[in-house]
Amino acid sequence: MKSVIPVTVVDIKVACSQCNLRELCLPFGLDPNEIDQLDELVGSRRKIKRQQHLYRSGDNFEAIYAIRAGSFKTDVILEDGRDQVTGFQMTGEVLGLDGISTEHHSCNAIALEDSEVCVIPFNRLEELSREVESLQHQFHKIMSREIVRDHGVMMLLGSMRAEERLAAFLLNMSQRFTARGFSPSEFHLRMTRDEIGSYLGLKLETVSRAFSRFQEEGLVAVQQKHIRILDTPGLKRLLNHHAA
Amino acid sequence: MKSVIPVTVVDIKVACSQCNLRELCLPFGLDPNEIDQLDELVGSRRKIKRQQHLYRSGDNFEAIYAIRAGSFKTDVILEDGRDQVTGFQMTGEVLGLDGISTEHHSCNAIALEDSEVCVIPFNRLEELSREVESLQHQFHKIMSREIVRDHGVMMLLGSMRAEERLAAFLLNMSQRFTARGFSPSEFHLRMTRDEIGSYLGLKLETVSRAFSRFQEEGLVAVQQKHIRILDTPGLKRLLNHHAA
DNA sequence: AAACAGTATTGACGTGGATCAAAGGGCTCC
DNA sequence: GGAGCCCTTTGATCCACGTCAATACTGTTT
Repeated sequence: MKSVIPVTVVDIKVACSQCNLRELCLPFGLDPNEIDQLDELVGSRRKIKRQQHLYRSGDNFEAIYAIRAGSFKTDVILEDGRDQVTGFQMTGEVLGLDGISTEHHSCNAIALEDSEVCVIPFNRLEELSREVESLQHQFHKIMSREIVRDHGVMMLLGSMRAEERLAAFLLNMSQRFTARGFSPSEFHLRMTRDEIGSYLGLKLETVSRAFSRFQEEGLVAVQQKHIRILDTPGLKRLLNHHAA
Repeated sequence: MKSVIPVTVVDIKVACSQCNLRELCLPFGLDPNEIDQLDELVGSRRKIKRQQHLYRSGDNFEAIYAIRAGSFKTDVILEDGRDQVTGFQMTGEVLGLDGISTEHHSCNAIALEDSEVCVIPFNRLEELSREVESLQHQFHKIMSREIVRDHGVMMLLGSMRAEERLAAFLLNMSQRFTARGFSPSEFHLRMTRDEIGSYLGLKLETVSRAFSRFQEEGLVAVQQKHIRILDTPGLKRLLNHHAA
């Protein structure tokens, strides 16, 4: 898999103003002059290899991270060893917001593939967002969006059946790939069935069976991690027409 | 029930600086001078009767709300009618953060008893938090805390059994009552079994049975909505010693 | 004080997803 | 390019919780 990832030349500083993710990321809504100020703040970039931690639960919180390339999962681990994936993050999305509240991270962030993040020192971000109104507002929107997303996951975990959960997951992935200029109907999942299951509150076998069922019904074509969505309206119908 | 709520004299302006909730609320960490500035911003107070909405999903977002008296639930409703309680909020906690991301609220906030909130116009809050560093930071902490809380709920919904969920819920309520100067072991729940069930991803019958089981085992004394916790360590044991 | 409606408890039974188990396939790493 | 391991699929069985149903309680209304 490593060989599929195009090599990024780190030495060349890729400024926010040049970044093709700026419409999805923190710079959204800033004017060119403001983006330059943000650029100065984004001190460094960090490469994280597949399966490595960007941060761990308990680590001191110092920065938030914008994903420049690759993807991550976040998870929470209980004392007795049980763990739960709380989210999957793609390029342009921000990681680390959980750490603000206690100055320590409360979850783990792990790369699903070789990845790269922009490090945004948090005290400097607060400083700049006191000066730049649009940055302040965009940051608040990003935090709020995370809260809204979490509510959606609660809905999913609390009141949907297994196949509904998987349908919602696939539609969500499709929508996020689309926003990044990729195909809405064909994509490659970077996480395992076990990780999907953990996120959806299901066992990996149940996820696998649901995929098989979707395939039988002609909703998707599944080949391991390659997904082709054949019937988007069909998947949406699964979600809304709850036969209860 | 209405008659139990002490009458609050609205005409007397209760400033943040005088409010006994300030340690739990937005003013936390501000110096007296800064609190005065916050006071000017908190334009008005609003009384919400039991079962009434503070805001509805879809409403324009203009302000966040700090609970001065009473308590609320928030819920999300799907097109097909299914709904899910996403949280219960007590005095000093902040409502409405979900609205920042799209300028529209994405959930409903409903009073569980006759309640009162402080209305904090959001654009003015952003304005002031550009000037007052400690306010900015406290606000960010509050948003982050909500994200961390949501992750805990995901953990609960995704990987705990019914009795573990209820134990976690009771311990959480106990801890929050304690923080407000009430008894850690004896309190009155303002929500129904159905609402608890919705929050915990369980049916009301399952909640009721779990309560009965806890009672049989001497963990709690339950009398309708009156709860007396008899064995806190026992409840905690239920959570951590997962017999899987 | 009686009547009501909403809330709670408890029992009997059904089922969706978990668990246990085994085999096959595809990555990854050397 | 091959060996090993992790990941995935599929089947058989089990059980926790949901569903359906009946009864009882509590606080509110009149």
